[in-house]
Amino acid sequence: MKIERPRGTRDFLPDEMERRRAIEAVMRRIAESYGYREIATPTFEHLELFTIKSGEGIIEEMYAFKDKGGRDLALRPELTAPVVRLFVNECSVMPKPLRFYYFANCFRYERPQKGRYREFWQFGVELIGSSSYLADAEVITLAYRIMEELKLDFELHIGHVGLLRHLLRDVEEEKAAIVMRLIDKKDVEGLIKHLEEIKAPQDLSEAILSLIELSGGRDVLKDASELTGFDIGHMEKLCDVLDSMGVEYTIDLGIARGLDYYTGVVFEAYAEGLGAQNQICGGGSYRLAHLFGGEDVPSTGFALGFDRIVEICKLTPEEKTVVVVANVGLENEAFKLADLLRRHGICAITDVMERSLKRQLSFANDVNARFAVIIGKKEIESGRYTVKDMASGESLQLEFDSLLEYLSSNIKYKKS
RNA sequence: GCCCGGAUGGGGUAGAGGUUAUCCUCUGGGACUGUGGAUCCCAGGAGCCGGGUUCGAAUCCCGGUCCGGGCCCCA
Repeated sequence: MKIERPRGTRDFLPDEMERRRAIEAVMRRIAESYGYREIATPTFEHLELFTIKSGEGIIEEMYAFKDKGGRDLALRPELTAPVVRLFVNECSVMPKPLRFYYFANCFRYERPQKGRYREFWQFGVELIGSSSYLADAEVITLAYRIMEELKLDFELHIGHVGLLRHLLRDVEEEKAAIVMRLIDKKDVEGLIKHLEEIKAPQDLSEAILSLIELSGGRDVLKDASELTGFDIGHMEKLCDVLDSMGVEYTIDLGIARGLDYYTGVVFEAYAEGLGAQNQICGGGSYRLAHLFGGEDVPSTGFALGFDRIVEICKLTPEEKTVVVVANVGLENEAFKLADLLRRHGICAITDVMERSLKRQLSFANDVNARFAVIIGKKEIESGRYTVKDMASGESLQLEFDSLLEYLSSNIKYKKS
């Protein structure tokens, strides 16, 4: 019986991997240009890391298990909590701010559908140590530049959960969390019902319902301020920076985020063409470190839904140039020549099927080789290799140095 | 966890309760041991799994698995 892939997982063939790597390279390049450096955390962690403050929704959707020592573990469902744990464990005395980025697979036990898999990849950054509007500005700009560079058709929404939390300051934490959850779901009916159930004062309910409707240009901030009495200076300054950087956005005070740990500015980006799963980026500022035994350090970050972005990104990687070294009864010589070419940065393929020259050239054609170098008795005797341009069909006789120069000048090097 | 629709060689498909399951593509070899893309020949390879109905099931029924879409949820 054939063994199938587990549900919600995927295999990636070379063409797709090249696309994925090209997109990943753009993300890395831009993050690194902002001074962010890569980190990695374990694929599994103690279950507790994710249950402390990630919200109740997360628990049912995790790949959780007991190891042979009876420990409760879970495959990471996201990376913010692991990164903060790493920070608390290893980096709490490093000079702040810290700029980290990651690219890693995550796991969630959910019903797969378009743009949603049980194993998926996230690219994200965390800027640890600052609560300034400048931290929000940097992180949002970084996310924006990546999506822009990838030529995505997206819409960026920015909000601030501080306003909602301010309104809900006298409501019990558990009840407030449910309110936030309903707002995140955009379930207004459910929200009204819940507000009635918890006997929220009339003016509070009205303020919440009006606030989450506020969406548009930055002028809605003033309305929000009047509505909540919350100081929106942070948001105003953030908008000033973003405007000056040419970052386009919509202020949306109905963003609540599914995770319970966000405390300040929050943002999301949506794209077309993904069906129900249209969110490609989510982030904001949060305070998590104190929950994992560290100091109370403010942080800001975001995660990009890598697989969703791959699905809609039209970027195509440059094709790698391949040279086939074909031989006529001189396999050994072909191996040696190919080896030399490779040392000079050329991708060279030799026959390993013991095929005829004809078949070797046919294979060169199949793999889209740009050139075929032929090596046989004649070439060894004359000291000149035959090079065939597979597109034109023409061939030349060249000594090794000129061959190298000829190939190099016609080959597009793959940027990495 | 729920709802809808699917599943036939590696990929794309045809058929439909009854001999050896159709075609295209593909893969390996050959015609053709110093020159690829064309053509021809040979070979290879399939009805998701399990149960039921039936003399007989790839086909009908049930359950499961996986895929696509949606709900829920979304970190």
